[in-house]
Amino acid sequence: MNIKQLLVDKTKAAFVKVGLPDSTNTGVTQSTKVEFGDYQINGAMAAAKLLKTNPRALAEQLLGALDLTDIASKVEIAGPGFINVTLKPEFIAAQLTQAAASPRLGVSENTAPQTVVVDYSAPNLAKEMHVGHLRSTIIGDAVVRALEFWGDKVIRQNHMGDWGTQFGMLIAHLEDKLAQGVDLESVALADLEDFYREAKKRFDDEAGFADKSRDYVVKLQSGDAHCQKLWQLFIDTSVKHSEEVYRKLNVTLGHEHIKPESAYNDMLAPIVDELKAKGIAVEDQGALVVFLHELADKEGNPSPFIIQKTGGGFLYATTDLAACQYRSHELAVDRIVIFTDARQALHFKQVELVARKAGLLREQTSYEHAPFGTMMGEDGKPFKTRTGGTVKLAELLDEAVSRALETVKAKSSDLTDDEIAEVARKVGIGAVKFADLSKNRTSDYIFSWDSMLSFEGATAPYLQYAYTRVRSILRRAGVDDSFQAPMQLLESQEKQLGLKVLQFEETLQQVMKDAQPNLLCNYLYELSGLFMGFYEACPILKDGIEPSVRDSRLMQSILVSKLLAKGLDLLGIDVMEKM
RNA sequence: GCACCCGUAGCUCAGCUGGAUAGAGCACUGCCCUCCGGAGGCAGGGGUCAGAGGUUCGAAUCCUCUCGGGUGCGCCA
Repeated sequence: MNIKQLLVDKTKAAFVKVGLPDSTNTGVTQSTKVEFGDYQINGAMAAAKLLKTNPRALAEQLLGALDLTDIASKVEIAGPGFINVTLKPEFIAAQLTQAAASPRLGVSENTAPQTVVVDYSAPNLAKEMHVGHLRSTIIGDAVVRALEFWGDKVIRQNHMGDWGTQFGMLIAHLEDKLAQGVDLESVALADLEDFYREAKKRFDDEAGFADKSRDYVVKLQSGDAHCQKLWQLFIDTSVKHSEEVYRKLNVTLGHEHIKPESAYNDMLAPIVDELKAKGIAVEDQGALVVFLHELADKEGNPSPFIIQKTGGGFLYATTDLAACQYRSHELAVDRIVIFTDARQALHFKQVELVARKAGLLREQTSYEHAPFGTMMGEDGKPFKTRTGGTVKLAELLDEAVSRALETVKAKSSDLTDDEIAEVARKVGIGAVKFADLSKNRTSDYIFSWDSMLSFEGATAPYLQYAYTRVRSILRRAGVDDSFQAPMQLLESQEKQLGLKVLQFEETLQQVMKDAQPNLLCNYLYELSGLFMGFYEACPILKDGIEPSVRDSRLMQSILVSKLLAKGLDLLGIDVMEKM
């Protein structure tokens, strides 16, 4: 059930009745304050401005044309022309009853499913995954889960960096190691980070090594069998490492979703030729460049976008263009969403412009870069280890779990050691993910163990705790999820909670549209808060509660528990029966 | 130099297509355990929404400028 959409439709009908065009913005939103009812219609004031009439008078007219019988118990005009709508408790109760019986928790059917490529995680296989990969991985995964729950067809693409310049360096170093008789698995690739550092040091310091590295890149990219074999060993090991991290993180990315840079290799030369033939790209200082006048500065200097290096090498720009063609034409998707660092914003703007010019992106394919900010340490500078190194993601997650273990041990009484370990895993990983997902995607955020693991306020453990509390009531009542009873909303807390339950779909839509899981985090936190209030004010199993009231409240509790579990699941966070 | 992002309570952050008296959490102060799980609830103090103009019935939100912070800008990804 999408109440907002229902009100938008009703309001639109009323607008048309009073002679306004169908396209008029209705301005329907959830009310900002309880005194203003449940929803407010703000469109009358803007419409009055266009018509140059009195907003209050227009609101009166609209009120006459607006048919909210069976939906609203009160519709009134306030201030300069707000229309405040208070919903009938019976209407909310009826919708809740439907939601309780629905496997989609009341979310309406997706009548126009889209096909969407979601490009996320994309670690560089030359190195171990570090904290910089966390955001792309979990934000992308949350959006993917939301889209799939809604019913869109999602094609996950893990655009792994396996083809860049550093690989020449790594292969050269690996070859030397092997020549020294070093065992591949146990030494050379045991720690990707160390290996990369050694190779980089040689690249910077050792005479001749840099040239050798560059030769290896060319050999690799031109299909030299020996190079490819070494490269493959490297890739396999690195992929295995990434997949371990995905398992730890509870992320849905699997082997089948890997679509690395090298996959586009054969498409690069033809695309470059085509751009050149069409005159979109021109030679400049030895390189092949597209000059973008759309992104010119004040003096009219166009923004340059290099698609082929001097000497013929391709760049990530070329690969991204190829990805456009593959996704928009071969996969024929409606939408492409790419989760990367905000620093690449200009790059993706350029890619889209060039791809559109060249027809690599069909008009009907939307191309969306979903940027995110940097994770900072508590000093406000990019998050590093004490010694200034990058923080490995696997180690960060292990620390989260071990920190959670301490707290869970201290707070839990009737759990076995195994159960405690399991709860700690879910709480620790959940805490890291929620702390990140709950922040606005586009801004930088400060990573703090203390605030995410204090388990108070807007944190994963708070939500997990709310869930266990509901489940505890249901256990005690001896009801399961199939329990059915008529709903009645007596107390204001019951109505507020019920309304929030029904607003899940509105939140879900916004999360998918803007690729912003933080809205779902906010929603779940508000839902939990309202449940806690309901729980305090509306006794369920206490003596003297009418059976019909108790049953209705049990229904409400079941819905909340399902919603919490589903909502957290969409964020990739597990719940547990006890903690 | 040019472009993009950001500046909201002591701290961390919300604030949706412009809406009514700018909201949470942490920290601080004071209440609530004859309880259905206190990892909780209730109440309170705390703000020049960086600053200045502008657009209008109405601006944290849109436009311009200034200050402050970050990032990017021809052969890395």
